[in-house]
Amino acid sequence: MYTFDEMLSVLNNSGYRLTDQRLSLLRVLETFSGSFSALDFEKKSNEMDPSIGRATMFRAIDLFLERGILEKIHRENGDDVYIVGSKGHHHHLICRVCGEIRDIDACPFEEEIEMIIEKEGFARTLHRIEIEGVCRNCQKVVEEGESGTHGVKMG
Amino acid sequence: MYTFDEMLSVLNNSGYRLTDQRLSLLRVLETFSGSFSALDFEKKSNEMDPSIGRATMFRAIDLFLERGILEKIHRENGDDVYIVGSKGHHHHLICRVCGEIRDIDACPFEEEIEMIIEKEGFARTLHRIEIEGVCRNCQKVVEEGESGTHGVKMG
DNA sequence: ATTTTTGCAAACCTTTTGCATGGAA
DNA sequence: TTCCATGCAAAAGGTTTGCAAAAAT
Repeated sequence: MYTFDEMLSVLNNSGYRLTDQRLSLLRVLETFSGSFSALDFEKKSNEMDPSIGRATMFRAIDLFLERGILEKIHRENGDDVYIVGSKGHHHHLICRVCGEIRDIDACPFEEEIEMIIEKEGFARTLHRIEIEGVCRNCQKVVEEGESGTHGVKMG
Repeated sequence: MYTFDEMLSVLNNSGYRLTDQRLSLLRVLETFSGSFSALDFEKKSNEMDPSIGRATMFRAIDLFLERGILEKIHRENGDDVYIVGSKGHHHHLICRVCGEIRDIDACPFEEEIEMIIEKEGFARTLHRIEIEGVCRNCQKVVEEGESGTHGVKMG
Protein backbone atom coordinates (compact mmCIF):
# COMPACT_ATOMS: atom_id res chain seq x y z
CA MET A 1 0.00 0.00 0.00
CA TYR A 2 1.48 3.30 -1.12
CA THR A 3 2.70 5.77 1.45
CA PHE A 4 1.83 9.40 1.11
CA ASP A 5 5.19 10.16 -0.43
CA GLU A 6 4.82 7.41 -2.96
CA MET A 7 1.39 8.66 -3.94
CA LEU A 8 2.75 12.15 -4.24
CA SER A 9 5.55 10.96 -6.43
CA VAL A 10 3.14 9.13 -8.72
CA LEU A 11 1.03 12.25 -8.93
CA ASN A 12 4.04 14.42 -9.65
CA ASN A 13 5.06 12.25 -12.53
CA SER A 14 1.59 11.94 -13.91
CA GLY A 15 1.50 15.03 -16.05
CA TYR A 16 -1.44 16.34 -14.08
CA ARG A 17 -1.11 19.51 -12.10
CA LEU A 18 -0.36 19.41 -8.45
CA THR A 19 -3.16 21.31 -6.79
CA ASP A 20 -3.98 21.91 -3.14
CA GLN A 21 -7.11 19.87 -3.56
CA ARG A 22 -5.30 16.85 -4.89
CA LEU A 23 -2.75 17.12 -2.16
CA SER A 24 -5.51 17.30 0.44
CA LEU A 25 -7.16 14.28 -1.08
CA LEU A 26 -3.94 12.30 -0.81
CA ARG A 27 -3.89 13.26 2.85
CA VAL A 28 -7.38 11.86 3.14
CA LEU A 29 -6.35 8.63 1.46
CA GLU A 30 -3.53 8.27 3.93
CA THR A 31 -6.05 7.93 6.75
CA PHE A 32 -7.80 4.86 5.37
CA SER A 33 -6.53 1.50 6.48
CA GLY A 34 -8.91 -0.64 4.46
CA SER A 35 -11.51 -0.23 1.77
CA PHE A 36 -13.83 2.72 1.52
CA SER A 37 -16.65 3.93 -0.68
CA ALA A 38 -16.74 7.14 -2.67
CA LEU A 39 -19.14 8.42 -0.03
CA ASP A 40 -16.69 7.58 2.76
CA PHE A 41 -14.07 9.44 0.82
CA GLU A 42 -16.28 12.43 0.32
CA LYS A 43 -17.26 12.53 3.99
CA LYS A 44 -13.75 12.37 5.28
CA SER A 45 -12.60 14.85 2.70
CA ASN A 46 -15.30 17.25 3.88
CA GLU A 47 -14.16 16.82 7.46
CA MET A 48 -10.55 17.45 6.64
CA ASP A 49 -11.12 20.20 4.10
CA PRO A 50 -14.70 21.32 3.52
CA SER A 51 -13.74 23.53 0.61
CA ILE A 52 -13.23 20.63 -1.79
CA GLY A 53 -16.23 20.07 -3.99
CA ARG A 54 -17.83 16.76 -4.82
CA ALA A 55 -16.97 16.97 -8.49
CA THR A 56 -13.34 17.56 -7.70
CA MET A 57 -13.27 14.46 -5.57
CA PHE A 58 -14.85 12.32 -8.26
CA ARG A 59 -12.47 13.71 -10.83
CA ALA A 60 -9.60 12.95 -8.51
CA ILE A 61 -10.81 9.39 -8.02
CA ASP A 62 -10.67 8.88 -11.77
CA LEU A 63 -7.20 10.33 -11.93
CA PHE A 64 -6.00 8.27 -8.98
CA LEU A 65 -7.44 5.10 -10.50
CA GLU A 66 -5.79 5.82 -13.80
CA ARG A 67 -2.45 6.24 -12.08
CA GLY A 68 -2.82 3.30 -9.73
CA ILE A 69 -2.92 5.47 -6.63
CA LEU A 70 -6.31 3.90 -6.05
CA GLU A 71 -7.66 0.51 -6.97
CA LYS A 72 -11.29 -0.28 -7.37
CA ILE A 73 -12.78 -3.45 -5.94
CA HIS A 74 -16.15 -4.93 -6.73
CA ARG A 75 -17.74 -6.38 -3.66
CA GLU A 76 -19.96 -9.40 -3.97
CA ASN A 77 -22.93 -7.35 -2.81
CA GLY A 78 -22.48 -5.08 -5.79
CA ASP A 79 -20.82 -2.18 -4.01
CA ASP A 80 -17.76 -0.62 -5.52
CA VAL A 81 -15.10 0.25 -2.99
CA TYR A 82 -11.64 1.69 -3.26
CA ILE A 83 -8.34 0.96 -1.64
CA VAL A 84 -5.02 2.72 -1.77
CA GLY A 85 -2.98 1.08 -4.47
CA SER A 86 0.24 -0.82 -4.27
CA LYS A 87 2.96 -1.73 -6.71
CA GLY A 88 2.94 -4.53 -9.21
CA HIS A 89 0.45 -7.16 -10.22
CA HIS A 90 -1.44 -8.45 -7.23
CA HIS A 91 -4.81 -9.51 -6.00
CA HIS A 92 -6.80 -8.95 -2.85
CA LEU A 93 -8.30 -10.68 0.08
CA ILE A 94 -11.01 -8.49 1.53
CA CYS A 95 -12.85 -8.82 4.81
CA ARG A 96 -16.53 -8.27 4.28
CA VAL A 97 -17.03 -7.16 7.87
CA CYS A 98 -14.34 -4.57 8.46
CA GLY A 99 -13.11 -3.94 4.96
CA GLU A 100 -9.53 -4.85 5.73
CA ILE A 101 -7.50 -5.71 2.68
CA ARG A 102 -4.59 -8.09 2.34
CA ASP A 103 -2.59 -7.99 -0.82
CA ILE A 104 -1.76 -11.29 -2.44
CA ASP A 105 1.57 -10.70 -4.06
CA ALA A 106 3.19 -12.98 -6.56
CA CYS A 107 0.00 -14.06 -8.28
CA PRO A 108 -0.13 -17.83 -7.84
CA PHE A 109 -2.59 -18.23 -10.66
CA GLU A 110 -0.52 -17.10 -13.60
CA GLU A 111 0.20 -20.57 -14.84
CA GLU A 112 -3.36 -21.83 -14.78
CA ILE A 113 -4.65 -18.67 -16.33
CA GLU A 114 -2.05 -18.84 -19.05
CA MET A 115 -3.19 -22.35 -19.88
CA ILE A 116 -6.81 -21.37 -20.06
CA ILE A 117 -6.12 -18.36 -22.23
CA GLU A 118 -4.05 -20.40 -24.61
CA LYS A 119 -6.60 -23.15 -24.84
CA GLU A 120 -9.40 -20.73 -25.58
CA GLY A 121 -7.31 -18.59 -27.89
CA PHE A 122 -7.93 -15.31 -26.14
CA ALA A 123 -5.55 -12.39 -26.58
CA ARG A 124 -4.77 -9.22 -24.68
CA THR A 125 -6.17 -10.58 -21.48
CA LEU A 126 -6.20 -9.33 -17.97
CA HIS A 127 -7.53 -11.07 -14.93
CA ARG A 128 -9.03 -10.09 -11.68
CA ILE A 129 -9.23 -12.31 -8.66
CA GLU A 130 -11.06 -11.24 -5.57
CA ILE A 131 -11.45 -13.29 -2.46
CA GLU A 132 -13.94 -12.15 0.11
CA GLY A 133 -14.34 -13.52 3.59
CA VAL A 134 -14.16 -12.70 7.25
CA CYS A 135 -10.75 -11.88 8.65
CA ARG A 136 -9.36 -13.46 11.79
CA ASN A 137 -10.13 -10.49 13.94
CA CYS A 138 -13.74 -10.19 12.82
CA GLN A 139 -14.24 -13.91 13.40
CA LYS A 140 -13.28 -13.33 17.02
CA VAL A 141 -15.58 -10.39 17.29
CA VAL A 142 -18.48 -12.39 15.93
CA GLU A 143 -17.78 -15.23 18.32
CA GLU A 144 -17.87 -12.76 21.18
CA GLY A 145 -21.28 -11.63 20.00
CA GLU A 146 -20.19 -8.16 19.11
CA SER A 147 -20.50 -6.35 15.83
CA GLY A 148 -17.19 -4.60 15.87
CA THR A 149 -14.95 -3.44 13.13
CA HIS A 150 -11.39 -2.21 13.08
CA GLY A 151 -12.81 1.24 12.78
CA VAL A 152 -13.14 0.80 9.05
CA LYS A 153 -16.56 0.93 7.59
CA MET A 154 -17.93 -1.20 4.80
CA GLY A 155 -21.45 -1.53 3.43
CA MET B 1 -25.50 -22.12 -19.88
CA TYR B 2 -29.03 -22.98 -18.88
CA THR B 3 -31.60 -23.86 -21.51
CA PHE B 4 -35.03 -22.37 -21.35
CA ASP B 5 -36.41 -25.52 -19.76
CA GLU B 6 -33.72 -25.52 -17.12
CA MET B 7 -34.39 -21.89 -16.29
CA LEU B 8 -38.09 -22.64 -16.09
CA SER B 9 -37.45 -25.53 -13.79
CA VAL B 10 -35.33 -23.39 -11.49
CA LEU B 11 -38.04 -20.77 -11.45
CA ASN B 12 -40.72 -23.36 -10.74
CA ASN B 13 -38.84 -24.66 -7.75
CA SER B 14 -37.99 -21.22 -6.46
CA GLY B 15 -41.09 -20.54 -4.42
CA TYR B 16 -41.82 -17.51 -6.55
CA ARG B 17 -44.92 -17.35 -8.64
CA LEU B 18 -44.86 -18.22 -12.28
CA THR B 19 -46.18 -15.19 -14.08
CA ASP B 20 -46.53 -14.38 -17.75
CA GLN B 21 -43.98 -11.63 -17.32
CA ARG B 22 -41.35 -13.87 -15.80
CA LEU B 23 -41.97 -16.43 -18.50
CA SER B 24 -41.58 -13.77 -21.16
CA LEU B 25 -38.38 -12.61 -19.58
CA LEU B 26 -36.98 -16.12 -19.69
CA ARG B 27 -37.79 -16.12 -23.39
CA VAL B 28 -35.81 -12.94 -23.71
CA LEU B 29 -32.87 -14.46 -21.87
CA GLU B 30 -32.91 -17.36 -24.26
CA THR B 31 -32.04 -15.03 -27.11
CA PHE B 32 -28.77 -13.80 -25.65
CA SER B 33 -25.63 -15.66 -26.58
CA GLY B 34 -23.19 -13.59 -24.55
CA SER B 35 -23.24 -10.89 -21.96
CA PHE B 36 -25.75 -8.08 -21.88
CA SER B 37 -26.54 -5.04 -19.81
CA ALA B 38 -29.74 -4.32 -17.95
CA LEU B 39 -30.49 -1.84 -20.71
CA ASP B 40 -30.00 -4.48 -23.39
CA PHE B 41 -32.34 -6.69 -21.46
CA GLU B 42 -34.94 -3.97 -21.16
CA LYS B 43 -34.73 -3.12 -24.84
CA LYS B 44 -35.14 -6.66 -26.04
CA SER B 45 -37.87 -7.26 -23.53
CA ASN B 46 -39.72 -4.24 -24.88
CA GLU B 47 -39.37 -5.55 -28.41
CA MET B 48 -40.65 -8.97 -27.50
CA ASP B 49 -43.35 -7.85 -25.09
CA PRO B 50 -43.85 -4.10 -24.64
CA SER B 51 -46.29 -4.59 -21.81
CA ILE B 52 -43.63 -5.52 -19.29
CA GLY B 53 -42.65 -2.59 -17.11
CA ARG B 54 -39.16 -1.57 -16.20
CA ALA B 55 -39.65 -2.25 -12.52
CA THR B 56 -40.80 -5.77 -13.26
CA MET B 57 -37.70 -6.41 -15.27
CA PHE B 58 -35.40 -5.14 -12.55
CA ARG B 59 -37.26 -7.15 -9.95
CA ALA B 60 -36.91 -10.19 -12.18
CA ILE B 61 -33.19 -9.63 -12.56
CA ASP B 62 -32.84 -9.73 -8.78
CA LEU B 63 -34.85 -12.89 -8.60
CA PHE B 64 -32.94 -14.52 -11.42
CA LEU B 65 -29.64 -13.60 -9.82
CA GLU B 66 -30.74 -15.00 -6.51
CA ARG B 67 -31.65 -18.27 -8.16
CA GLY B 68 -28.61 -18.47 -10.39
CA ILE B 69 -30.62 -18.10 -13.59
CA LEU B 70 -28.48 -15.07 -14.17
CA GLU B 71 -24.94 -14.28 -13.15
CA LYS B 72 -23.53 -10.81 -12.83
CA ILE B 73 -20.12 -9.95 -14.15
CA HIS B 74 -18.09 -6.87 -13.39
CA ARG B 75 -16.25 -5.66 -16.43
CA GLU B 76 -12.91 -3.99 -16.08
CA ASN B 77 -14.36 -0.75 -17.41
CA GLY B 78 -16.79 -0.71 -14.51
CA ASP B 79 -19.87 -1.91 -16.34
CA ASP B 80 -22.00 -4.59 -14.81
CA VAL B 81 -23.24 -7.12 -17.30
CA TYR B 82 -25.28 -10.27 -17.02
CA ILE B 83 -25.07 -13.70 -18.51
CA VAL B 84 -27.38 -16.65 -18.37
CA GLY B 85 -26.22 -18.86 -15.54
CA SER B 86 -24.90 -22.36 -15.56
CA LYS B 87 -24.57 -25.11 -13.01
CA GLY B 88 -21.90 -25.47 -10.38
CA HIS B 89 -18.93 -23.40 -9.33
CA HIS B 90 -17.22 -21.89 -12.31
CA HIS B 91 -15.53 -18.79 -13.59
CA HIS B 92 -15.63 -16.88 -16.83
CA LEU B 93 -13.57 -15.80 -19.72
CA ILE B 94 -15.21 -12.82 -21.35
CA CYS B 95 -14.46 -11.19 -24.68
CA ARG B 96 -14.37 -7.46 -24.29
CA VAL B 97 -15.26 -6.91 -27.92
CA CYS B 98 -18.26 -9.13 -28.54
CA GLY B 99 -19.21 -10.11 -25.03
CA GLU B 100 -18.91 -13.81 -25.65
CA ILE B 101 -18.50 -15.85 -22.50
CA ARG B 102 -16.67 -19.11 -21.96
CA ASP B 103 -17.23 -20.93 -18.75
CA ILE B 104 -14.17 -22.24 -16.97
CA ASP B 105 -15.39 -25.36 -15.29
CA ALA B 106 -13.50 -27.22 -12.63
CA CYS B 107 -11.95 -24.20 -10.96
CA PRO B 108 -8.21 -24.74 -11.26
CA PHE B 109 -7.50 -22.27 -8.51
CA GLU B 110 -9.07 -24.01 -5.55
CA GLU B 111 -5.84 -25.26 -4.13
CA GLU B 112 -3.96 -21.97 -4.26
CA ILE B 113 -6.91 -20.09 -2.90
CA GLU B 114 -7.29 -22.56 -0.08
CA MET B 115 -3.67 -22.01 0.85
CA ILE B 116 -4.00 -18.26 0.85
CA ILE B 117 -7.14 -18.35 2.93
CA GLU B 118 -5.57 -20.64 5.47
CA LYS B 119 -2.44 -18.59 5.70
CA GLU B 120 -4.38 -15.39 6.25
CA GLY B 121 -6.90 -16.98 8.57
CA PHE B 122 -9.97 -15.88 6.64
CA ALA B 123 -13.26 -17.72 7.03
CA ARG B 124 -16.47 -18.00 5.05
CA THR B 125 -14.78 -17.01 1.87
CA LEU B 126 -15.89 -16.89 -1.68
CA HIS B 127 -13.85 -16.00 -4.70
CA ARG B 128 -14.45 -14.48 -8.04
CA ILE B 129 -12.11 -14.80 -10.96
CA GLU B 130 -12.71 -12.94 -14.15
CA ILE B 131 -10.54 -13.04 -17.19
CA GLU B 132 -11.14 -10.50 -19.88
CA GLY B 133 -9.62 -10.49 -23.33
CA VAL B 134 -10.32 -10.66 -27.00
CA CYS B 135 -11.67 -13.93 -28.34
CA ARG B 136 -10.25 -15.69 -31.36
CA ASN B 137 -12.98 -14.51 -33.64
CA CYS B 138 -12.68 -10.87 -32.66
CA GLN B 139 -8.93 -11.03 -33.11
CA LYS B 140 -9.53 -12.02 -36.71
CA VAL B 141 -12.03 -9.27 -37.15
CA VAL B 142 -9.61 -6.70 -35.82
CA GLU B 143 -6.85 -7.98 -38.09
CA GLU B 144 -9.18 -7.55 -41.03
CA GLY B 145 -9.68 -3.96 -39.97
CA GLU B 146 -13.33 -4.33 -39.18
CA SER B 147 -15.14 -3.55 -35.97
CA GLY B 148 -17.51 -6.45 -35.99
CA THR B 149 -19.14 -8.40 -33.23
CA HIS B 150 -20.97 -11.69 -33.19
CA GLY B 151 -24.12 -9.68 -33.01
CA VAL B 152 -23.74 -9.38 -29.27
CA LYS B 153 -23.35 -5.94 -27.89
CA MET B 154 -21.10 -4.87 -25.07
CA GLY B 155 -20.26 -1.38 -23.77
C1' DA C 1 -0.03 33.87 -21.15
C1' DT C 2 -1.98 29.59 -21.59
C1' DT C 3 -4.25 25.64 -20.16
C1' DT C 4 -5.83 22.91 -16.53
C1' DT C 5 -8.52 22.63 -12.52
C1' DT C 6 -12.08 24.04 -9.46
C1' DG C 7 -16.81 24.77 -7.26
C1' DC C 8 -21.35 25.19 -7.87
C1' DA C 9 -25.62 23.52 -9.14
C1' DA C 10 -28.16 21.47 -12.35
C1' DA C 11 -28.57 17.49 -15.18
C1' DC C 12 -28.20 12.69 -15.78
C1' DC C 13 -29.27 7.94 -15.79
C1' DT C 14 -30.02 3.82 -13.96
C1' DT C 15 -32.38 1.56 -10.38
C1' DT C 16 -35.80 1.59 -6.65
C1' DT C 17 -40.13 2.62 -4.35
C1' DG C 18 -45.17 3.45 -3.10
C1' DC C 19 -49.37 2.32 -4.14
C1' DA C 20 -53.55 0.79 -6.28
C1' DT C 21 -54.78 -2.91 -9.45
C1' DG C 22 -54.51 -7.48 -11.23
C1' DG C 23 -53.29 -12.32 -11.06
C1' DA C 24 -51.38 -16.83 -9.06
C1' DA C 25 -51.93 -20.31 -5.85
C1' DT D 1 -59.43 -15.40 -0.80
C1' DT D 2 -55.13 -14.51 0.25
C1' DC D 3 -50.90 -12.86 -0.75
C1' DC D 4 -47.68 -11.98 -4.31
C1' DA D 5 -46.60 -9.55 -8.51
C1' DT D 6 -47.37 -5.83 -11.71
C1' DG D 7 -47.37 -1.13 -13.87
C1' DC D 8 -47.03 3.40 -13.44
C1' DA D 9 -44.83 7.42 -12.32
C1' DA D 10 -42.35 9.62 -9.12
C1' DA D 11 -38.16 9.48 -6.17
C1' DA D 12 -33.84 8.18 -5.17
C1' DG D 13 -29.03 7.84 -5.45
C1' DG D 14 -24.70 8.31 -7.01
C1' DT D 15 -22.00 10.35 -10.61
C1' DT D 16 -21.22 13.62 -14.33
C1' DT D 17 -21.47 18.00 -16.73
C1' DG D 18 -21.39 23.05 -18.18
C1' DC D 19 -19.64 27.08 -17.10
C1' DA D 20 -17.30 31.07 -15.29
C1' DA D 21 -13.73 31.94 -11.98
C1' DA D 22 -9.25 30.65 -10.01
C1' DA D 23 -4.87 28.47 -9.97
C1' DA D 24 -0.88 26.00 -11.92
C1' DT D 25 2.74 25.87 -15.22
